[in-house]
Amino acid sequence: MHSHRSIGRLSLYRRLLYDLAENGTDHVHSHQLAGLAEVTAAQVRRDLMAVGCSGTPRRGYNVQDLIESIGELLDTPKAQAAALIGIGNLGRAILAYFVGRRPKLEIAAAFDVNPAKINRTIHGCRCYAVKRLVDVIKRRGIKVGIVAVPASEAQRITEMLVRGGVRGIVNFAPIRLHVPRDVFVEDMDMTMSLEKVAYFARLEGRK
Amino acid sequence: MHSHRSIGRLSLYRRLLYDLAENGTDHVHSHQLAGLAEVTAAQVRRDLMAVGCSGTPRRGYNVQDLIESIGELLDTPKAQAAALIGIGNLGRAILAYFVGRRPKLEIAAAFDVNPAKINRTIHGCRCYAVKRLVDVIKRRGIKVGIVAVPASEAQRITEMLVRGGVRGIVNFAPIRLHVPRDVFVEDMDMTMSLEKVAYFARLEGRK
DNA sequence: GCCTGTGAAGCTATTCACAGCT
DNA sequence: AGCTGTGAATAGCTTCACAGGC
Repeated sequence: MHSHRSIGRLSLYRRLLYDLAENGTDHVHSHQLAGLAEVTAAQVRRDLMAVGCSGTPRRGYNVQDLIESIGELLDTPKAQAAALIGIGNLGRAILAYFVGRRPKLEIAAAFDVNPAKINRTIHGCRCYAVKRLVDVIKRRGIKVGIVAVPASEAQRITEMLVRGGVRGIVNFAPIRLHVPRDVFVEDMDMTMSLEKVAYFARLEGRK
Repeated sequence: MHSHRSIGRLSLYRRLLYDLAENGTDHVHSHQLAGLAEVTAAQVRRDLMAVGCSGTPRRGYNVQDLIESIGELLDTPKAQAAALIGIGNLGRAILAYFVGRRPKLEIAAAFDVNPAKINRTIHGCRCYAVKRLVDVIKRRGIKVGIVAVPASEAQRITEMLVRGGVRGIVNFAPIRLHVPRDVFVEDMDMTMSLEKVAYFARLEGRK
């Protein structure tokens, strides 16, 4: 029903809608949202159709209604917890980034092998030893993992996450993780992105 | 000719091939590379066809030849320089991540508004004040920018990058940048990824 | 026999274009 | 008059399937 891509865009629309709501906007047209999101108006309308939220011709879509409808789709009824593995430079950046950002989705536990980081609290997040990973996420029912460890460790950590019952992973390691087919992986591969951008940056004046 | 997606995969294949070469592997079959990259063998063959590198039935592809052919496509003859804007948690993580990683593609200059960070050298990278951004990237001919500033600053920084002649941007800010059509933007939107993973993580046992 | 290279088929995602509403 | 909702058309990407080579 909801495609990979459209879910991503809905997440984006919601953030744009929060901004609009803050500025006191109460209605928005598909072409306005499209402009903000850098997609076409038809795309916006199709995506919004999928959340079962309809606008009125002339006035457009009600901002609050949209936020609520998208929330019903993207959010769980009660808050969802994620585990972060790897509290290096990148891990700390991710923690700082998400702390208090989404009420329905928070990083509830962090893991590292470095004893100096264990049993501390960073950005309000409790840190554990990696060897307790499987136990802790099982006990706390954590279903989402964020892998921010070096490439050499990433597959081993992934297997621990899967053993602990995780069903979705955001992967920052520059390799492809091997997981059972029912575990969803989203890669955030900086190396790939930078090389891709470098490639397209030198293909002059097209498109 | 070369699609957005296939360029990304070629970057991945190359890294996998480096690993294979290090382990002394000299030939590889499409299905082996496919297994490592988590794609189909047909996909690998099609991508490799695009770089004009052919394998031999029975023995597969020569690892060194492939690395070289992919390099000819992805790399510029002389090294390409990138500018990083924002030396916070995330910026430092990105610097640490790329330092000395790719010989043909390096972060050559970093920018921040915080005076404490200016005129220092972090991970071998010179730091400048943001107000010098346009000048410095123009003078040094930098064509790739990495945006790692807060969302509220990202569009302003982007406009400076474009004014400075940048043609490709990796964007870590959780908004969509507005750029002229001939500037390529790759979004690394952590919020989107995490929400997407959280969504698919709770759709049990499918696919 | 097993692998590559590739035309053709199949799928998925996006855009077009217009009927219907206000 | 201008916007939404949506069937139909298009474009883009992936897989199938098999001919050709070793």
